[in-house]
Amino acid sequence: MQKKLTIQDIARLAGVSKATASRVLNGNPSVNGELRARVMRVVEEHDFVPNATAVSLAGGNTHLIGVLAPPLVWPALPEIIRGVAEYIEDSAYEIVLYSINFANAECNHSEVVKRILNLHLVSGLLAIFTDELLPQITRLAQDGLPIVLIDDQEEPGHIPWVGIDNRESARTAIRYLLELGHKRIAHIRGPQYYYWANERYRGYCQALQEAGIAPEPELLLQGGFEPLHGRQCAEQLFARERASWPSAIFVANDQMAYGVLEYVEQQGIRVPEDVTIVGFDDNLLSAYTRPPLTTVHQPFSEMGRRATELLLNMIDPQYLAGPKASQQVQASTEFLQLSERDQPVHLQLPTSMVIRASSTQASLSVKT
Amino acid sequence: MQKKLTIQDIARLAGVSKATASRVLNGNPSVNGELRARVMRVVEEHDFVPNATAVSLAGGNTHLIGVLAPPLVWPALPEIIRGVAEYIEDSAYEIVLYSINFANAECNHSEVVKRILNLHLVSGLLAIFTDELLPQITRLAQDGLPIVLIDDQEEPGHIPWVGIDNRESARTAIRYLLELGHKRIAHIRGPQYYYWANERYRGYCQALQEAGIAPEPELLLQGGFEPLHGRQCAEQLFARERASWPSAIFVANDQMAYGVLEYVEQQGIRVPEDVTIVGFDDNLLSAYTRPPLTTVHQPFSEMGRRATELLLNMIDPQYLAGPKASQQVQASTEFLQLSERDQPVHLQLPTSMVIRASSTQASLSVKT
DNA sequence: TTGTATGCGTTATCAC
DNA sequence: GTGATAACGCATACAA
Repeated sequence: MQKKLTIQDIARLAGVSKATASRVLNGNPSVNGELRARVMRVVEEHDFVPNATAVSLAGGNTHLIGVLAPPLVWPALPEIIRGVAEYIEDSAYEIVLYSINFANAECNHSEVVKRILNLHLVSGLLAIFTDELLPQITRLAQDGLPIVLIDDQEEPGHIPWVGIDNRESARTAIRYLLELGHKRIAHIRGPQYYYWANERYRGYCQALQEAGIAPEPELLLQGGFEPLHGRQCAEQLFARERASWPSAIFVANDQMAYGVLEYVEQQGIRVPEDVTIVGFDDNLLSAYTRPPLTTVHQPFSEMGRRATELLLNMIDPQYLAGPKASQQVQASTEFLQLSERDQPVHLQLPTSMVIRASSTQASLSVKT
Repeated sequence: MQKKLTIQDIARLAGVSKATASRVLNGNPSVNGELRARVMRVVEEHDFVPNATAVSLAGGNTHLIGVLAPPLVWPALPEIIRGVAEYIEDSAYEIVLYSINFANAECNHSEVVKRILNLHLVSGLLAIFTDELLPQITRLAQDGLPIVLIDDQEEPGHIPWVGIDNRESARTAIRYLLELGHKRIAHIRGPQYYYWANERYRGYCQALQEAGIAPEPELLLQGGFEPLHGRQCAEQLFARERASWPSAIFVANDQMAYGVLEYVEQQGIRVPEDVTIVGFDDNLLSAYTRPPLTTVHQPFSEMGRRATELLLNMIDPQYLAGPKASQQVQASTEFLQLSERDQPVHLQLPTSMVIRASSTQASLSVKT
């Protein structure tokens, strides 16, 4: 590999000390205009960029943020990371990807966390869908590592968190169905002990009650995550006599809704004529199911962006990226407001209903 | 952030010099067994891990590999990166993600490349689908940065490359259709100047000729990448009188095949009864289309794994990860064999035909 | 075999 | 304002 220039070389070529060269590179105002120009000329002439490793060691900030996440084949992840990458792109930071496969029981995932902490490689961590790792993440946070969480498996705690209002979003979805005239609305809920699942369930109940409808136990089914779970629940629902069928189903996530769609099509049950289906998440696929799925849109890439913004502000409150200066100030302010009130930072982003053919032929978009 | 222990502290606690402590940590055999044990005890007691930044600066290897890729919403990427991550997981390296959005014309992507080179942050680069950046990547390689390419947009050149045999794979696909008894096989090909598109086209022609069938110009359509392109080509194909319809279509990639499936379903043309569809890539979605798509499976995650293996061996030929020792040796050998013969390293992985309902009701898998 | 001393490329703290 | 010089935490050539 071609030997790279050091700041020493730049200094020599410009006829100054490396201290001065360093000052120029870091925009220190206390440098003579003429000297600054001279150094800058040499720098640009050679496309000089300071060695990242050395900067890290001396400056105490690696300008690296870790992104801890399950494999990217999880539906929402590419979107989230796109947001992260977009924000990082015009910052001075880079992304270190810690992709962790929970399905692989062989390896001890806590080793990964240990690596993150001990290596001191990253100056901050964005933890997405942490699953069983949350306790260790919490410990990292207590040790002082800046961490932002995108994960609504558990109720947000003291770690800065970016997400949505699951309950309110579910309530909006149900109210939409009520406005469509549905009375018998079933709910295939998510896993028992998951915060998001419980919240969406609560929103479902709340909306029904507000409409004077008592939630019927037989219209509530315990699902999970996957298409198969949705399919199984659908089998149960439609195994009964036709009169007791629901006219609409609110499925706790899109993945399960796919299973429902598959099953009802095979059974010749028409959507939305016989039954209306509404999902939650708005995965990229959901626009291409048959029929396309009406669902609650989660602003995944925006979540990634905002979480990154928050994280960079935690790592370095002084930090202002050029093109984003104003936004950064705003975010910083927002962040300070919350943390000054000694409240944990919880950023709740708005969701929106995406109306597709699984509920109607019309195509609208209703903001929450 | 909690003040971390340094190797100095460990040395003091173990009553040795930091040089010895360093030797123990790096498995240098020339250390007395008793001392080694003493140091190790202290190390484990404190969960000590050397500071990554300092190791990099002193050792000249950052143990970071860059992964340059388009946004992860590209269908094959999550799979490829899963392979990379799996291999990296039990290595001493980490992944730096350079996600680059070609669609965003605003920013100058060459800036990203400049960042990669100049910062000297990563010790190697895995470049996936480099699009317009290939010339700059090539320059990086010439400057001595270890680079492995996963990208068959252009014919593989002097940069180590991992991919598949597009021509042979296409040929196999067509032979499969011929065995099924098809005579009128159409081809929706990929973009004009793309290597993979040309190769797959050649494979198509070759297989036909071998069967004594002259490729008919009217059965060849110029497509692109996306579902819409596939759809448009399908429209053309089926706009003609029924007698001139193809009995099978070989679509150059799954994405376009989705568009074809969508169109024929809307037209009431049955698959596979009226027309058989075969794609290429085996994206994750392709098992869930209606009907599920028969296609050529690309071993994306394996490509990620092997590319990473190759890259680590280029960065550090001495490097042998514990659990992978044997494989590593093998890879290293393989790599040396090629490079010693002064041939550019091109690793061609086998593909396989995945038979699904778009071609038949039976479900088989035929290796290429 | 072990310890001492120097270098890695910066930033930051001093004097000047 | 500017230039020596000391960290930063580790690896390693060299001396012992």
